[in-house]
Parts: sequence; C-alpha cells; structure tokens
Amino acid sequence: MSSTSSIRVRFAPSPTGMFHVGGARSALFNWVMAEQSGGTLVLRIEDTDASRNSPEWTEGIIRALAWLGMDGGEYEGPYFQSANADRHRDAVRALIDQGRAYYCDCTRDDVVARTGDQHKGYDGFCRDRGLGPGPGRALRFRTPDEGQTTVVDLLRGKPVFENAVLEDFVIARADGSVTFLLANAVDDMSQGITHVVRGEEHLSNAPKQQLLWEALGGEPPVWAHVPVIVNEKRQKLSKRRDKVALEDYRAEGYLPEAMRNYLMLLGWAPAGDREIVPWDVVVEEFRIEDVNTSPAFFDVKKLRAINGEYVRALPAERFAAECRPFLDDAPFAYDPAVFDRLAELAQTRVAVLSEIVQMVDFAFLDEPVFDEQSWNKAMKEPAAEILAAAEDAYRDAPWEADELKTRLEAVGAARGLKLGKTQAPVRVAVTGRTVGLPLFESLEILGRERTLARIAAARAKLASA
RNA sequence: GCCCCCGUCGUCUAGUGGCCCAGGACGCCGCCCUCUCAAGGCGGUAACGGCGGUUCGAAUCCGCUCGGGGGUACCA
Repeated sequence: MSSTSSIRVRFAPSPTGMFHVGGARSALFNWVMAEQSGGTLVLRIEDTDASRNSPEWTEGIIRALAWLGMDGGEYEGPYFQSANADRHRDAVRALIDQGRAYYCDCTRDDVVARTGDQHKGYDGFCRDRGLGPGPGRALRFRTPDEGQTTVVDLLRGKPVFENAVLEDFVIARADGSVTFLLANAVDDMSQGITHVVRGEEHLSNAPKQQLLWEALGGEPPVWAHVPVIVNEKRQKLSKRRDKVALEDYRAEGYLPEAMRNYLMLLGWAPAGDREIVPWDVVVEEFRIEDVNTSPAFFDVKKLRAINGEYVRALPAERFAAECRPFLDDAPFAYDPAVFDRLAELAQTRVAVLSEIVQMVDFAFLDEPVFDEQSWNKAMKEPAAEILAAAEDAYRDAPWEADELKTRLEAVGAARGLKLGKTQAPVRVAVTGRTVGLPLFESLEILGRERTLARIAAARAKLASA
C-alpha cells in the first residue's frame, strides 16, 4: 500500500445478532490496512433491514470492536446506513431515469413456478412489461445482456463474470426500502471507499455492485474477498450451530491480544517461524494480498494455546488484575491479598482466565469442593494412615512450605512411599482435587488451622465410610 | 442445475522451478524435570487429492479429473 494514496476501507456489519469471530476478522483486516497505509477505517452499521435489526446488536458491535482495540479513535463513524436514505433514493431515481431499473410484481413463488427451480434466480419476466410503480412492485436493476464484468480482487486475480448470467436483482423492495446490494454500493461510493475487504461469501455480489457503481458514474473500488472461516465440517461458521460469538470468548477469559493474534493467523503468517507477534508487527508486516485463499478452520485448541502464551507473558500484577472479574463472579468471597499470592502459582497453569476459579477456590471456600473422582482415586489405602501421620507432623511444624514438604516426605519415607504418592490424599483432603497448585505453598497460604481441620475432616469421612 | 472460489501434516501455515525424500506452530505420543497438574527442555508421529503434460529438474507452470466451499432471496 503506497503511503501517498489515501486509502479508505470500511467495516460494514449488520446489527442482526451477536458479533462473531468472522466479523471480527474482517474488522481486523480492514483496520490493519488503514493503519499501515495511514488511511482511514470507516465503521458503517448496515441497518436497512428494520425487521432484523436491534440497537443492542449495534452496541455489541461497538463494544466488541473496542475490546479488540478499536475504540472510537480508530475509525470514522459509526455511520448508520439508515441515515443515508435520501442518497439511496436519489440513486434509485437515477437508475430509473437511465432505464437501468424496472418495476416487477413477481412474487418468489411466481418465479419458482416458472423456472421450476428454487435456486435459479430471477427469470427476467417483467423486464419489458413497462410496469410503473405500485403496491407489491419491487424495483430491479437491469443487468447487461452481454459483455462481462471483471472484478479486480487483490486475493483472487480477476474473476470474470458473464453479464448474461447475472440476474436482474432487486434494488428496492415493494415498500420502497432499498436492499443491501444497492445501499452498500451507494454508501461505499459516497463515503469514498477505495478498497472493499470482506468475506468471500460476498464475492458473487461484487460484479452486481460493480455494475451499480458504473451505472452511477463511480470508479469501482479494489476488492479483496477473504476466505470464510469454517467449522470442523468445513462449512462456513454459523451463528446457529457454531460457537462464534466474540462475547462468549471474552467471557471465558480469552485476552483480546490473543484473539487478535489468532484471528490474523487464520490465512496469514508473519515471515519466519513466528506466530506470536505483537500488533505493531502485524501492522508493519501484514499484506492483504498474502492472505490465503482457502477457507480456514477456527481451531479453539490453537486459540487456547495462544491465549496461554499471552497469559503467561502477562506481568504478575496484571495477571492478577485480569483474573479479578472471574473471581468476582465466583460463588465465594475472596481476599485480594491472599489471591495475589496464589496467582503467582497459578499463572503458568491457566490458559483461559476463567480457569482461575477452580484453581484457587480451596483457599476461599469454607470447605473444599467434593470431587468424587478425585476422592476415590486418592483416598485408597494407606490414605487414612498417611492423613493421620500428616496431621501429627503438621500440628507443631513451622508453617513454611519447605518444612511442610520435608515433614510429609518423612511420613511417606517411613512407609516406603515417594512424595508423589504421599501427597495425594493430603491434596485431596485440603483442596478437594487431585490436581492443582503446588501443594506446600498452598498449605502455607491456607494456614495451619484450616489445613489441620480439613485433614481431620477427611479422616472422619474416611473412617465413617 | 447454473455462476464463482478453493485444494501442502488431523488443524493453522512456510514454500513462487533446484536450498524440500517439504520447515514451523497447535494437537497427539514418548522421554527429561518434578509433590499433582501445568510451564520448560528434548525427541517422535504426520502432508504436497489424483492423472497426464512442460522441464535436465515441479509442492511450485499447464491441462484434465476428483473433492470441498460460497452464491444463486423483495437477508446482509
């Protein structure tokens, strides 16, 4: 991207549902392009379908973009497509005057009845009927009968579409409202958009919109249709069947930096064997023309791994701070000072922030959770004996991790057991689980009184079983 | 059906005629470290969809074929 040309890109979501990862990736691609070229990113909310829009979705989009790093200062807008109705109407008027649009009273059923195919598109029935405006009449764009439309696409070369196979598509509904194809093109035109970067599902719209640009006297933009993101069955991610809401990932404790990094990796890679790269490196090195042209699978496992990298790289106090919202939602009250000590032990063990809760809950719950599997696994012979000995050994021990470890080691050694075996019943008695934070540091933080009480409780339970 | 796009390990990718009997990462497996689990270290598993060309030489170029996907709405 030359720095002299001032490019204008846009992200144009429709507020019809939860903001999803596919949209996030499109937004990111556009943002990077604007950043690296010194150009402008325009945010336009495409709210022309009143029946499916809702203000809450618009707020969700803006909130999600902010989470990803795009606050109001990163883009121009938001503009609302519904506010451009005058311009849309003018464009429609111009098309009618030019004879490029005509009225049509066919219903979907009429068309299907004639063509016998649910997916065949409009058959041009009303092309030359000379219908005027009226109830039940939509306005269609008359596509050229011959010639071809070549779409210049940064990722796909120059796909050529025969104009003859482009159907006469609807530009204004019977109620007068305009459709996506028209509104989107007119807004791009009037907002001076130079590069349209969007999902591949729009590729077949490009020739239609380009025809509109040309009919309206505009110089068509450069297109870049990025591949769709797919699920494990290699189908486009769907809000219905796949987990795609960005908000869900945020709520689980994925970091925006990690999500951003991962999303950029879908179809693109920095030079060299690098994957974890800070945003400014992405801005510097990303080239839209290098984006892969084949669909990419949204792999949560990989996202999780990358998130883990970012979590571990966090300064300790920031890690603790990021964890706090998850603890606030947990079913117990916690002492921040105690938590800070535990956080240090937990940081390498947490890949997704929400996991922090079960990592530290033992320290804040009155009694540890009861996990049957853990209990059954650890409380086998000679668990009762070990617990009894541990209780004795700890009763007057200096309350310090190393000392606690040494004493339990001795308990095990007396029975020919390694620490790995000996610690299991103590761990389950105190934390409820077989896996968790380093045990002796945990005990030190928990304190003598509660540790002994829990060991005693476990012994009692074991005895009564 | 028609139009368009796509095809390297299970996954995300590197690779633009020789550096590739294909590199990295995630996953998976094993070993080391180790109080559990992680983290970390080391090692392993595993791919150019197929067939024909072009070329001294092809993952890279061409053709065909097979496979996958997107679109085909008075949704966006």
